[in-house]
Order: sequence, then structure tokens, then C-alpha cells
Amino acid sequence: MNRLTHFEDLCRKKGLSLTVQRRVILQELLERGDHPTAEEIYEAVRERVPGLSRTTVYRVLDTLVQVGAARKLSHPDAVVRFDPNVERHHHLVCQQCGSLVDLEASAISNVSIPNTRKTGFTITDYSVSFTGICSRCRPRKSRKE
Amino acid sequence: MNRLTHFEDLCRKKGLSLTVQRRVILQELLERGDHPTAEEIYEAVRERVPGLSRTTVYRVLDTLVQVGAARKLSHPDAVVRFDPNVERHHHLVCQQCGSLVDLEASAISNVSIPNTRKTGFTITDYSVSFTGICSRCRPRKSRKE
DNA sequence: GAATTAATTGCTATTCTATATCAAATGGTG
DNA sequence: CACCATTTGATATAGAATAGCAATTAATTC
Repeated sequence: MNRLTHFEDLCRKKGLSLTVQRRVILQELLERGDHPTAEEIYEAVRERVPGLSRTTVYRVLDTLVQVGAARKLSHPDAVVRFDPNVERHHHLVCQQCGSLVDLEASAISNVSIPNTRKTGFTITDYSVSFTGICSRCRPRKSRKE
Repeated sequence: MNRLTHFEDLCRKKGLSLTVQRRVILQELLERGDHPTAEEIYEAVRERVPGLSRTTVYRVLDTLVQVGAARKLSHPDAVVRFDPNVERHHHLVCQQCGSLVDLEASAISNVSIPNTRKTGFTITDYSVSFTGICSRCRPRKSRKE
């Protein structure tokens, strides 16, 4: 089923209003392949929703996370990024420029779940962050430079 | 070799001054077992260094990351956290309260490195973030509550 | 150990990210 | 279409981080 439709069902179930803003912001998040900040979403969506306020974007994105339609990303930056992919998957993070791209879970074999009985921590999922250098940041090998 | 001494050697090699601030801030970071923000470091260290400024704490922490004496943490929050552990290790992150604790690399078996030749991304390391609920956030089972 | 020079710090102002508050607007429901 | 709860937008504000520049400090040379 369509992600947007699924979200609308979720909202009805939870008694959340189906506002234009929520629909448009989720749609934008689903359409792009990256992991935008609230500000980036705001810039991308503001012309489609007259009078849209930044505050609403922040709030809607939080709502999306709450209902499980998106996730906050872990990234060594001082800005929250959002990821519409809520399935298990992993990331390639460039140490140089901070760019972040997805890696399907199938790209690696399953990770062994550690025993955390002693600490009382209940593990429900995991995500691997592979660090390194992306193609754009890597010094070119070509002799003609 | 002592981490602090090693850092001092690194500074000499790179032509960086061995300032009181750099030494004290690194020492504080090494002594505590958590993953503090710049602000937390500032609060902890300010009485030991008269007239210390926040700006310096931010700058020194960045320097520590640059020379490889610390790392910026990936955490789904809007604040940068610093980790003095630069060896491969993993994290338990509580979805509820955001608390983050270390997990030695030996706690899990090696993760298979995916083939990223097509994308041109060169992987140098990885870190697994296990998400779930920490003991403090998990609803108690005890009937007496 | 004093003088010189380059790096670093502290101060102030400022930018950027995010949240609080509350009246106005909108969505859901009968 | 009228009602009520929810959500939004505007404004103000908090909090995190950086920029610019003068004053200070560390390293170097004599």
C-alpha cells in the first residue's frame, strides 16, 4: 500500500487531523532520496503551501516520527535530519563532507545482537553506519590534475 | 602510552601549541565515561581554568577531533556530542530518553563490509547503533507500582 | 631567560536551529 | 452547516555554534 495512504489511515486511527501541511510534508519527504533537515523541507514546500510557517514544519516532522512514518537520523552534525525509510537499513557517511547515503539491509549479512541482559537494555533494532570517503571527496587518481 | 602524552606528541608533530586549555579539556573528556556536549565540558572545566570561554571549548573540541583524539558522535539530537573513544566500538541508544552507552567491538562479531565499488565510496570503518529501551525507561514489571 | 613571532584565546556580536505561547484557522463529526 | 477539538501561524525566546578581532600565551631564537 501507498505510504501516503497508509499514513492517512494511521492518522484516523490515532485521531490526528489530516491537514494539508502533514500530507504535503510527508509527500515531499517520500519523494526525495536524501535526508533533509526541517529547514530544507520548509524551503522545498513553502511555495506549495501558502503561508506555511517553519514552526509547523518542525512540528509536523516530529509528528511523522511519532507515528512511525519517519525517523530522526543519527549524524555527527548539529542539525536533525529526517529519514522516510523506517525499515532496517544502513548508511554510508563521508567523514570529509558529511554526506550520507542509504545502504539496503540486504547489502550486509545480519549483525549479531549482543547480550545486554546485565545492563537491562532491550534491543529492538540496529543500524550500521559505515564511515569513509565518498567519491566526490576522494582525491582523484587521474594524472591530468 | 598515556593518551594525554600521545596527544602532546601529536601536537608537536603537527605544530600545534600545547595550551593549558587543550590539556585540561582532553583530560576531562578522557576521565568521564559519558559522551558530553561542549556545554557540559565547559561547565565541568571552567573552575579549573580561570577565564575560560565557551568559544575556546568549542574550538578545542574541534581540534581534538581534527587530530584524531576524539570523535563527534552520531546521535539523533540537535547537539554535538564528543566521544574520546576513537577505537571501533558500538552504541546502545535508548529511543525514549536518548541515553547512549558504549558497547565494546568485541561484544558482537565482525560486520561484513559491503561492496561499494559502484558508488565509489571507500569504507574505512563502521559503527553499529543498537536502538531500544534502556532499563530506566522500560516499564517496571513489579506489581507493587 | 629575555625578545620575537606565530598561534591561540577571550570577548562581543551574530547566525542558525529549535521551542514556547497563544490567538486564529482548519478538520472532523453529527 | 454548526460545533468542538486539533492544528496552524506569528511572535518571542532559548539554546547551540561560529565569526571577527584585540589581547594573551606558547614556542623559538639568541
